[in-house]
Amino acid sequence: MNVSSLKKNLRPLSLVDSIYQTVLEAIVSGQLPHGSELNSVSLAKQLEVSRTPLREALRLLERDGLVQQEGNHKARVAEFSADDIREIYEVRLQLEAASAELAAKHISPDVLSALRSETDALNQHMGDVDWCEKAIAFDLRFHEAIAAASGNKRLKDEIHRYRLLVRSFCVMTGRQATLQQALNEHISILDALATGRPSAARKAMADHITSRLKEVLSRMTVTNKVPASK
Amino acid sequence: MNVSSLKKNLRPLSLVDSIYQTVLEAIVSGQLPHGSELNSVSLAKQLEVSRTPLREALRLLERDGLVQQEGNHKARVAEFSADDIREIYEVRLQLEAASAELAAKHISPDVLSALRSETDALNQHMGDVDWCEKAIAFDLRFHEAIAAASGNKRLKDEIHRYRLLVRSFCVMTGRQATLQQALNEHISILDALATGRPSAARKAMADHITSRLKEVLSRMTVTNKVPASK
DNA sequence: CGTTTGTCTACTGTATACAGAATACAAAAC
DNA sequence: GTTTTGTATTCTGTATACAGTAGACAAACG
Repeated sequence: MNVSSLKKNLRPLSLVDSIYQTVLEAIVSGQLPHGSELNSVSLAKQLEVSRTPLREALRLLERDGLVQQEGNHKARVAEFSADDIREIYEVRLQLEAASAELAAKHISPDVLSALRSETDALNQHMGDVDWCEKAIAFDLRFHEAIAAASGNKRLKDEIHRYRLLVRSFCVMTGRQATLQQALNEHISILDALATGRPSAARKAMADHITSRLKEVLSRMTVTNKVPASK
Repeated sequence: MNVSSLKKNLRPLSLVDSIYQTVLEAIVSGQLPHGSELNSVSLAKQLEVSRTPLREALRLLERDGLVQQEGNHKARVAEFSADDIREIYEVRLQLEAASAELAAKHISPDVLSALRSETDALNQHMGDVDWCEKAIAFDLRFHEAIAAASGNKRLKDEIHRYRLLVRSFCVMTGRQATLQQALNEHISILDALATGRPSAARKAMADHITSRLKEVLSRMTVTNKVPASK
C-alpha cells in the first residue's frame, strides 16, 4: 500500500516538463534575453532532445506569455513594454490581493509565526554580505506561502504563473533600500493577517504590489535607454 | 459528419489551434463528457490529423484545466467536484470584479448603450420561444464586453479562460427564471458602469458571480445523483 | 478457489523523416 | 543603379515509425 504512494512520489517528470523548466529558467535568469530567437533545431540540439517535446514545451511557455510566436514562424522570447508590465501587475495585484484576503481567514498560526520570525531575522542581519540574496529568496517564499494559505489551489497556480512573468523582466537587482521597503510592506501584510482582517490584508497586499510596480517602472525608464530597436 | 468541410474551415489557423478549438467545443458542448478518456490514436483518426498536433492541443487544454493527465498515461476530460467549482468561481469572481471596476473607468458610452439596449430588448421579448438561447448568448457577450472594456488584454484573456471552464460544467440549461435573475443582476452592473462608480461596479459584479455560483451548486446537487463513481 | 506471475496487447512518449512555407541572395531586366 | 523575379537554403509544421511501459488476461502454483 505505501509502496504505490512511494512510486507516485518518485515518478520521473516527463521530458516536456523538464525542457519546460530548463527553458523557463534560462529565460527568467536572462540567459535567453528578451527578444532572442528560439530556433527549434538548434535549441533541440543544445538540450540534446528532439524537436517534438521541445515544441510542446515552447507552446506551454507561449501560453504563459514568456514566448511569442510571430505569425506561424520563429518563436522569440517575449519582450515587455511598460504597458505590458502595467497590465501584468494589474492582474497580479488582483490575484495576490485576493490571496491575502482569503489567507486572512485561513492561514495557520504556525505558518504565520514562521513568516514573521523569518522577517525579523532578516531585519536583524541587515548588514550581511548575502543579505540581498536572502531577502529576494524570502520575498518569493513569502508570496507563495500566502498564496498557498488562501486555500485555493487554482488561485495559487495563477499567482505562480504571474510571478514567473514578473521574474522574467524584473531582474531583482539587490538594491538594499528597495528590498527594505518591500520588507516593511510585508510586515503590514503580516499584521493584517495576524489580526484576521481580510479587507485590511487585501489593501496591504494591493499597496505592496502597486509600490513594487512603481519601483520596477522607475527602474525601467533608467536602464532601458534604447529598447533594442534594430 | 461534415468532416471535410470542417477540415477546410480549419485551414487558415494552425492545425494545433484548430484541433484545440474543435476539442474544446466538443468538451464544453458535452459531446465529450466529463471523465471520458481521450485516446490519442482514435481521436487523431476521428479528426483526421496525426497525433503530434493533437498532443500539443491536448497539452494546451490541460493547461486550461479542461483535460487532466493521470500520471503520464491516459488523458481524460476533467471532472469537477463541488469544491473545484467553488475554487474556479472564486478566481473568476476576482477577475470579473476587477474587470467591472476597471470598465467603470474606461468603458465607452457606445458600448454601454449597446449593452443596455440589448438588455432592454431581451426584457421586452420575454415570451419568445428562443428567448433562452438569446439570453444565454447575450450573457456571454455581456461579460466579454466588460472584460474588453477593462482595457487590460491579459485580464480579458484570463476571464475568457475561466469562462471556458465554467461553460464546460455549467450546461446553461435555459431555465427562464434563472436567466431573468441574471439579467436583473446585469442591469445593476450596467447602472454602476453608467454612473462611473468603480467600486459599485465591482460589488455588483461580485454579487452576480456569487449568485451564479449558488445557482450552479444547487443545480449540481440535484442533477448529479451518482457522480460516476466506479 | 485465490493468488501470483508471465505474456500479450495497446497506448503513450520520443525521434526522425518529409513536405511546404518563408527568407535571403543573386541574377536579370528595366 | 534600382527593382523585380527566380532559386536556394533554412526553418517550421505534420506525419509516421519506433521503443518503452502500463494494464489485462490467462496460466500455473499455492
